[in-house]
Amino acid sequence: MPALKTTMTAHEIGKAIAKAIHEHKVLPGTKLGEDELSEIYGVSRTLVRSALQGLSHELLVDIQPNRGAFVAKPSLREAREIFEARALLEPRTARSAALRMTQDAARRLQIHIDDEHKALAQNDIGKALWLSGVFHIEISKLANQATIGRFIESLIARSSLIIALYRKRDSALCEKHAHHALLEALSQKDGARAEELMQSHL
Amino acid sequence: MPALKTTMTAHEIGKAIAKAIHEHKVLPGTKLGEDELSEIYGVSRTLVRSALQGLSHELLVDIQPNRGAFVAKPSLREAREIFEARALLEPRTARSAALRMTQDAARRLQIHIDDEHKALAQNDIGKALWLSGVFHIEISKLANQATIGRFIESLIARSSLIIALYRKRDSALCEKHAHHALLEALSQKDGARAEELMQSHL
DNA sequence: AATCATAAAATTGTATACAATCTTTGCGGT
DNA sequence: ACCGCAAAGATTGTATACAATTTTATGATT
Repeated sequence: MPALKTTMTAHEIGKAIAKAIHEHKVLPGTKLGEDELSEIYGVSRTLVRSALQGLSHELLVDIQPNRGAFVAKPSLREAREIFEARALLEPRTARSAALRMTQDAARRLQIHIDDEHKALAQNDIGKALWLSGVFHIEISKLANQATIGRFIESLIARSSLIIALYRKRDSALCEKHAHHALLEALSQKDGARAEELMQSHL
Repeated sequence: MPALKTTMTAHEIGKAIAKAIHEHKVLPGTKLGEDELSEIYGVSRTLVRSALQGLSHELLVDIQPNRGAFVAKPSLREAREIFEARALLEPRTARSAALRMTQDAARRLQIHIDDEHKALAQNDIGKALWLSGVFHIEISKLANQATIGRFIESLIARSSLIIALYRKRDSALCEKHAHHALLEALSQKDGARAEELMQSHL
């Protein structure tokens, strides 16, 4: 755990709330009361509001005027759009990432895969699901295209919500090898194969 | 001009500031002081801060801790990324838009083109440039893909900054016919041609 | 005159106080 | 019992007050 600082910044609070959402600690539709959060994080409502507004910009929470903030509940239509967008952006990004691959990056990605397996072993499905998302984000960062990378990050963040809402069964397990294969292709700087794997992965 | 309401919401203030940025009334790097803005819009700093934080999320303004908010100054690298991303997203979106084209939409787009010419006639280059951007945004909205549409909108908004920073000469005039041709292709529901025109346009 | 240290002013960051709005509760009528 | 309505309570929205930080101005020293 990180050292406890005297006070938290709005960004940190936002991150903390986002993490809770990603790990399915709070489910879509949950009300995020300002007083409640300000108590939890030991700050005034000012910072909580700032954090919530930030999250609403990322479409992770839905702020209803005069009614409060709720964990977003993407519609089926939005869900489809999000995965269409991912299918459009991520394969191409994986290809770029392959070309810029380094030893160090490969090691970092391997650690992510390990963490994911660890979480799965502890039956922490929520965390495993999110770490799986982080793996994708890391790849997009490697592509060295910050702009598209941010888009992908935002899409993956929302994917977390969609999985929480629409997942029928444990569809996470089948990805186990997919990520490993992807890492393989990336390590070999095989852009075409990385693109192809990502395409079928989504 | 819209009727003056007793008080403005944070969103409206953000929109107003964004408009000023888009129309090059305030140039990249300009400091946006909180007191200054709260005077202008007749609200407390609370709302101004909220608005500025929103704009910083869209990367239109850069908030430097304890130093204030400045109109963003995208680097050359960011500029390239933004136009690469547009080249990736917009042609495909134009194709989708063509398939969903209606009489009404065609009329609306024509009005936008007219407005653009009008602004140009009045030598209001800033406004013409922004209206040109709005034209692209309208097309992306027709595609009925809110997710990607938002990405495109954000990219176009930032393009405004890039033009303000890096434009050498009047490169806007050459677009005059491009938009007309694009509208033509869309009206005929010729997706392939719309995609192609958009591709070369960017 | 130039430079650094220091103090004053201005600006941003955070918390609190008050206003506006929504939600719940309890009562009276049908 | 079941609605409808009104008052109380709780929650969000906005403004103001105070704290922390940066910027500017001042003056002493070399």
